[in-house]
Amino acid sequence: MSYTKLLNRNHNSVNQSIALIDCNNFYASCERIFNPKLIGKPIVVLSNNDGCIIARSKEAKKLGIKMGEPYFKAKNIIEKNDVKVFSSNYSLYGDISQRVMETLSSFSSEVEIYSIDEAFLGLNGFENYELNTYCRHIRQIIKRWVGIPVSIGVGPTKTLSKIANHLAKKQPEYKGVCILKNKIEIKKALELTSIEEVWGIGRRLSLFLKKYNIHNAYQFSQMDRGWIRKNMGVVGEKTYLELNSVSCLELDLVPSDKQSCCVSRSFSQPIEKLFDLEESISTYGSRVSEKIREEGLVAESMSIFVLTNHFNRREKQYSNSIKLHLPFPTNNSIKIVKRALEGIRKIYRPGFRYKKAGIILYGLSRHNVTRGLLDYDRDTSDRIMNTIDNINSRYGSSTLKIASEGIEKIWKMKRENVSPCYTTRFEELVEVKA
DNA sequence: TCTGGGGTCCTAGGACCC
DNA sequence: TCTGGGGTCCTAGGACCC
Repeated sequence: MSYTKLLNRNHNSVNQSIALIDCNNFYASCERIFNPKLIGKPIVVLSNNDGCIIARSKEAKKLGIKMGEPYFKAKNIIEKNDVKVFSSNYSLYGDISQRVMETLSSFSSEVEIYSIDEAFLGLNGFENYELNTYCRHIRQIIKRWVGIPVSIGVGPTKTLSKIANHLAKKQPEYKGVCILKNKIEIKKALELTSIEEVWGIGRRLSLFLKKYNIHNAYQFSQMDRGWIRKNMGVVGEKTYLELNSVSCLELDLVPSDKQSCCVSRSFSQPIEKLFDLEESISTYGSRVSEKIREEGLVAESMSIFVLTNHFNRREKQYSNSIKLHLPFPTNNSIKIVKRALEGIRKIYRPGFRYKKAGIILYGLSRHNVTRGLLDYDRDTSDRIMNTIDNINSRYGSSTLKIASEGIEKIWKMKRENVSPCYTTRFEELVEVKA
C-alpha cells in the first residue's frame, strides 16, 4: 500500500488502541527468576566477551552504572557495591521471551513481537476503564506465570504507545500501566518527553532539532509538516504524524522473512594470523547457515568483513569487506563456508591485529522458489544438513562441525560469569566450559 | 590490559536504457 | 559542429532500533 493511501486510510482511525508491553530490565529479570536471592540486589548483564554493560537492575541503575558502559570502567562501583555480574546467556533469555510472548497471545489475537523483550498488542473495543483493568490483569498474569515484571503503555499509535510505556516505567504513580487516550493527556505526556526519547529520533536528529530549539516531543509535534519532511525525510514525517495521533505504522502481525542474516563476533584477544581468521569465519559461516536453515531460507550472496580495534589509537587500523555471490541460492554450510574462506583470503592483510570479523548473508528467500536447473544436488545436500542439524540439536551444538572451524579457537569469546542454562539443556555449556 | 551484536528502512548517486 | 532527459535498478552508507 502506498504511503499516501496509508495516511488517508488511517486518518480516521484515531480511536484505535495499541498497547506496548515491555519487560522491565529484561535480562536482569531473567537472571532473577531462577535465583530469587538476587531479588532486591543490584545486577548487571554484560555483552559478548564481557565487554559492555547491556542490562541493569533498578538497583544497579541507582548506583549510576550506565547502559553501554565498558565493564572495566564500571568495575570499581561494581566491586564496591557487591553488584552481581552475569555474562549474557541468550538461550535463557530467548526461552523466557517465548514464554512471555505466548502468554501475551492469550490476551489479543493481534500481537506483533517487536523485539526480545517487547510486543505491540491490538486492543480495540475497550472502554477506557476496562482497558486499564485489562492491562493490569495482563501485567499480573505475566508476573505470576513467567516471573517477569512488565510495563504497559497504550495509545492511538505505536509511537504514542511507546511514550505511554516510557511514562509507565518512569513515573511511579502509574504503577506500570499508562493509557494515553485523550488530547489533554497526550499533550501533557508529550511535554514530559524530551526529544531524544521519542521513538525514531536518535542521537543525530535530536542534536539537529535542538539547534532549532525543539527540546521536547510536544514542540516537535507542533512544527510545520513540510519543514519536517524536507529536513528529516519520510521517516521523520511519519514520527511527526504518529505523535499527532495519525497512525502510519501498522501492526505487523505476520513476521516477514529476514532479508539478511549476520553472525559476527569480537575476538577475546587480537589475532594476526590468517589461519585464525579462517577458523573464526568458518565458525561464523557455519552458524549463519544453520540460522537460515532454521527459518527455511537460502542465500544468494554474502559479505565478509574484518576490522582491527578502532579504540586503540596507537595501532595501525585496517577494515575491509568483500561481497561474494554464490553460484546458486543455498543454505548449505559447506558451500557457504567455502566461499567465505575465498573472501577472507582476499581481504586479509598481514601485519594487523584483528579484533573482529563477520559474515552477512543477503538475498534470502524461501528455498523452493528459486530451485533452478543447475540445482541438481539440492536433495542430497538438504539431507546432509538435516542430519547435521539433528545431531547437533540432540547432542549439543557443534558436536558435528566443519573441519576448518578448528578446535582450539584462541579467539573465542570470553564469558566468565555465565549462569546455568536453567531451561534449555546443555547446549551452551559445551561452548562455555572449554 | 579490558569498549556487543543483529537487524530495518531510506537516500543519494552511478550505471544503464530508450 | 551540435552532445537530452527521464525512468529504473542496484549499491553503499547513514540513521535508527533493541
